[in-house]
Amino acid sequence: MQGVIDTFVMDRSSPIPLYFQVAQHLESAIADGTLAAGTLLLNEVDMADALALSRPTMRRALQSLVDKGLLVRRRGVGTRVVQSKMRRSLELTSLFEDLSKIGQMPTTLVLSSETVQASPDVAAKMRLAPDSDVVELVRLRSAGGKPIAKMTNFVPVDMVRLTSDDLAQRGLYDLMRSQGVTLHSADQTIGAAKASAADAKLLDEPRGAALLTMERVAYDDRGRVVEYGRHLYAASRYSFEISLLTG
Amino acid sequence: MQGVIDTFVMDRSSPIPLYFQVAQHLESAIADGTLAAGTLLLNEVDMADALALSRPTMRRALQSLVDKGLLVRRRGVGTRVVQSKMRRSLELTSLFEDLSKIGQMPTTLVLSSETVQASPDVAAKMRLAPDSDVVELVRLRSAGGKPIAKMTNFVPVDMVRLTSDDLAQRGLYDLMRSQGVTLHSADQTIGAAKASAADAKLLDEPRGAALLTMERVAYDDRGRVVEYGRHLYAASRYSFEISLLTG
DNA sequence: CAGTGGTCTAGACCACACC
DNA sequence: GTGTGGTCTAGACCACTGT
Repeated sequence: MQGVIDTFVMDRSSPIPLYFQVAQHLESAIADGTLAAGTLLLNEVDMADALALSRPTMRRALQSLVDKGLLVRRRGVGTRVVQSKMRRSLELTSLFEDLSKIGQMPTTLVLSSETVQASPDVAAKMRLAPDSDVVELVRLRSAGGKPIAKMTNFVPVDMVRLTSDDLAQRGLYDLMRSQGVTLHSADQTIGAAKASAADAKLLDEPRGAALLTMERVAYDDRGRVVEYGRHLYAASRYSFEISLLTG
Repeated sequence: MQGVIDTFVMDRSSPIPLYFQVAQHLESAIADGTLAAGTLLLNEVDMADALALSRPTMRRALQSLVDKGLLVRRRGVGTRVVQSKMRRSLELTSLFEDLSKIGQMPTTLVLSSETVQASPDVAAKMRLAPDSDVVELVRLRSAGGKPIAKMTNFVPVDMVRLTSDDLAQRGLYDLMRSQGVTLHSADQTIGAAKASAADAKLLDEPRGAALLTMERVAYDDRGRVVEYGRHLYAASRYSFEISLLTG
């Protein structure tokens, strides 16, 4: 059965909400196979009782795992652990964080970093007045000794203080977060294009190679544009992985 | 103030949950500008009172809009309407549905549709035994008289009954849904590649053009592979748009 | 301090699936 | 029927924000 649940230890004095504690316990039990794929869980009332929680609190924990795609619930039937192994999602992480997870030890070379007047199209994308000052940042991201991406970013001058040293190590988003910028959402457009001669050389790809392109506009919770980026990826060594759910 | 809220009419005899009705009303008020971007909403207790709802029900409605990125809540401060215009997400929709929304009147040409033995790599992706029978389906999607995508799909033979007539009109996912297949999630990989001579001709692109590639494995709620697809997009006329939130 | 959202409880009734 | 998850209520207390 699910004696597993009785092993969960709840800490009612912790600042971590109870529903979150339960969700964490369940998630790790699923991750390590204690709750195998396909397992039918106890009904939510009994689980709540077993943990001395109210039913709404138990439901909230279960719902959070449904939202993550780890559980499937059906009225009149029960709650089951989902089969597949999904996990991964193209979230609002920087490429740096992406690669770090894969253990590729990425490196960053800052090709240029300067304050310039925004060109008309950049100003439009960032919803800034024409000729507003922005920091233009061009970086080359590499992994395993091979170039992966040329990243061009524009940031409003007053948004964040940037130093090349920081950028070589921490990634742009991480840096902005630590300076009090609260990220809210981003719009991304993914396409493909042939490499220019210069870009092909930079990315160590053949002349005219197909490149993956990604354009991103990121907003803070007040709706201000926090960053605008145009990135080129060596398609032979990089692709985007997206996992998504279907209510 | 937010006299708007008093105009919401709740139907307690409807099968549509109350929290969902409230969320719909709020969402349309935001969409049509009645609740302008940046507006500070009433606190949740007063809103609940105004609609004669309990606070948990009101909270559930608000939370669903926070999850959609339309509202931002901060403890001690209040609830605000978000600024940007986001909306759009690369969900588990077919290209057909994508284009329909944009009003491009897409058409579909079924190039081939036959039952074949799965090749080793296809069988592996679909987690089927080698040489299992699958339906292989190749379609050309066009919009505005120009080809947009060559779509190659593989479906387990027993999963769904396919007819060319249906496929020309309804899209693969729509068809599977209507035959009782419950979609759960999908893993997508987006990349780029140079067009082969044949593909370039089919998609009306120059020789060696850069194409967007998308590979997708879709699962039902039992973890079975429902569909595996390899798609090629004319990058000059199509790109992926993704909107995402950052908790 | 007053006001906000965040968490938690202990019930109730309903809709649906399966026997 | 019986058992499941889905919805809804009416309170309570806490944590954080801003004055």
